[in-house]
Amino acid sequence: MIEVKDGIIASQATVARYPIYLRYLRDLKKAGEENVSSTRIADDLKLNPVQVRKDLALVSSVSGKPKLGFGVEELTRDLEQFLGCDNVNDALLVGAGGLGRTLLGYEGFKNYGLNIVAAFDTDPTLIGQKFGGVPVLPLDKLKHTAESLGVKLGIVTVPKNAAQETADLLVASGIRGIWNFAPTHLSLPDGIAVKNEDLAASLAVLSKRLLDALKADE
Amino acid sequence: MIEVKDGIIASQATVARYPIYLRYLRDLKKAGEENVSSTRIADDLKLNPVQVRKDLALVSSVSGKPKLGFGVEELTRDLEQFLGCDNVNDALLVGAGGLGRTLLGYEGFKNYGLNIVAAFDTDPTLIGQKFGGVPVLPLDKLKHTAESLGVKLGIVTVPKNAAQETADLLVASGIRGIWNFAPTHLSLPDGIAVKNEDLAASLAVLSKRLLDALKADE
DNA sequence: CTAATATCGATAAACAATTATCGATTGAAA
DNA sequence: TTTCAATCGATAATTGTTTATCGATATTAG
Repeated sequence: MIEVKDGIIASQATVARYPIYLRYLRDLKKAGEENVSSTRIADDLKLNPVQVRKDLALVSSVSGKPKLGFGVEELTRDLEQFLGCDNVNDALLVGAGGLGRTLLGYEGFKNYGLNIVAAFDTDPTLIGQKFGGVPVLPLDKLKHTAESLGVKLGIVTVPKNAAQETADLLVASGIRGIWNFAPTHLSLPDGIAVKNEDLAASLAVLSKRLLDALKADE
Repeated sequence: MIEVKDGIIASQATVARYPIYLRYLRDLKKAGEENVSSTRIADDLKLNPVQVRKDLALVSSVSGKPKLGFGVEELTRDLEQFLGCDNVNDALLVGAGGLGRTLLGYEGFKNYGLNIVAAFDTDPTLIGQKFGGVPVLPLDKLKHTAESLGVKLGIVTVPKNAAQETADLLVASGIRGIWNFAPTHLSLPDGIAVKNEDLAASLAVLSKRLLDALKADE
């Protein structure tokens, strides 16, 4: 459970839906739509309309009108505010290998309030280079950088065997949230928020569902 | 809900935990451990021991022994079998940009039964090259390749605005499962399994949790 | 050999998430 | 103006997931 505001709490699954709503609403706005009903959102996003209304009611004061639906403009604004797209989150990235550089080059983060201020690596051939405008610094500068900038979020894109020590270093540098792309489980003290980006888990879910879908043919 | 075998079904969340167990057990085996208790697994992975036992009982016939726990070897074998690490899943990848190439170069997939047989792109400078041993072919070869090899799984790593048409092409080529890395929602017919790898959603969850953690300090 | 204890598996309870139902309200059409 | 249909918000029912409890069992220590 995650607190969203004023003691209101939402599940992790719910929170994960908000960026999806936001993306959808931004597209609608671009298409010139002014209103949208929960029914339509649910249809397009393959969700339940009641769930959509509940989700939206949690984070927005916008009240839908019968027969019309919700105002796209206001809803977008509330979602953006909730997701903190305005008050940007600074982050550090450790591991400027393939995946790290891909993330550094991903423009999309800006739309969701993430700002990677520096990357770190041990490879001397990478240090000094810039990717997506972000400089790669030597690993021993991490602690100082994190502390002086007050960065609280770290992204781990190092190989598996370096992941735990990287995480430890981040924690020792005052980082409180870790986005882990390394395929391993991190042991961390309480009070550190971790999100594992686990491709193996995703793949497992997909391939089991695929199996189901193929079975249904028979 | 996902059917796992013989009418036994498990939730998506449960299925997503299996690769985590597997990774953990493989590490244990490498460390020379022969037995492990549900209690210990739960401690290390921050789960509930009862949940661990339930999860394992669903996919494994291995029976744990009081005071000793489960045999690491047998449990690993059962998990591998369940996850289909032996009967490999062939896949096609569309979009050999930064993220696509990162995935092509990711060795880890082999450990989880994924085998990317070909990549496709429209960029003539990429066509003919190989990344991670996988050749990049022109997009108009996709349908023929998919059909002749009988591939059922497609990975979408194209830019947002090309994602829907890519997905349509995949479906038209007989693909039944899509792993979508493009930051957009795909409209697809029933019977197609989709897994969205949504970085924005992950980020939202993490940054809300981070906020909670920071609030708890005050 | 016996007692103590860690662990198991099964069942039950608590908790959380999703979906269905219903009266009220609004805008559009007859 | 009156009726109709779409939609809302709230509440209730359902479903699913996680956690707690309990008797049984096997290993270890005395």
